[in-house]
Amino acid sequence: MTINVCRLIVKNMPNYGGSLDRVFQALADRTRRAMVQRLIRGPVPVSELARPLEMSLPAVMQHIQVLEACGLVRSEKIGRVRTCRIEPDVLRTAEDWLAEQRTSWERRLDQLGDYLLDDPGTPEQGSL
Amino acid sequence: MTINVCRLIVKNMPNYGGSLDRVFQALADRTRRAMVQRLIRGPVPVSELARPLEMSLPAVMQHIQVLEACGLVRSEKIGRVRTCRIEPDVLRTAEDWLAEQRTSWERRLDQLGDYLLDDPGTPEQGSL
DNA sequence: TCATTGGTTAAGGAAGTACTTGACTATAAA
DNA sequence: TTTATAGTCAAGTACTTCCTTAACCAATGA
Repeated sequence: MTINVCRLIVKNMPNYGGSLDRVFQALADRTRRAMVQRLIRGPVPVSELARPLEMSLPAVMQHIQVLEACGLVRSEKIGRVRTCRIEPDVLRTAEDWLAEQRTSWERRLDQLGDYLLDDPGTPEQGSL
Repeated sequence: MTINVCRLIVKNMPNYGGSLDRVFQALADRTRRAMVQRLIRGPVPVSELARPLEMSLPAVMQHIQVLEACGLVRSEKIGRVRTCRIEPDVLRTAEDWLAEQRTSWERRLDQLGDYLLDDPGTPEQGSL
């Protein structure tokens, strides 16, 4: 019997694979987060992605490669311009992991609250 | 005028500071994510946190220091045992950033859908 | 008191990251 | 055809990360 919480299958949780390593690693960099934020608004050629960033083009390309390696971004070259677009599923993988931790935490708090309400003396009381 | 989405204030978004760097960096490591997952279930002394991990104690301590440095974990030493506990707010900071990106993405998709529905010929049609 | 347990400090090393510059290729525009 | 644009490749460097071992300290417990 499996329990579904939104898009999150609870039974046999893992399956995040080593990919979480790379996604969080990718998001751990200011520049790359800025790129993600830009790409969320729509596909962008490399040169425009580079414009607001104070670094060389090769550096920008390396960031893009990191984003592509973890599946956060896909890109396609047409003529001489390479256009990048975001892949929102992977973003959601990271969000799901965090949500999972939070819900575990909240569930535990609830159980703890119940326990503290039940146990110490005062056996029959209106809940709350 | 500000719009509130859950606990997420949309106007003047940033404010995540450089802390996101450190949080995502901390979560980019398998071992540290395992620690977080363990700590979600309740406070744990260092030695127990270390037990399932195949590495030296100093290594474990260094991971704990990373988690403390970004505010994900607090610890307190009583007698000779140091007990670690999770700090869920920081976890939520990361989750919020990701949720923000996802909602931006979804909003854009909606607008794009509306645009595609309105624009091409067929001006007055039942929506859908 | 002495040994054990639980943790800490310091130093070092292998591997990885985030850049750089310089040389190069392919497309597009003049 | 020439020149500019957009991107790519390679190599090198400073810095960081993740781990190790060895020596150490301070609270317990026998």
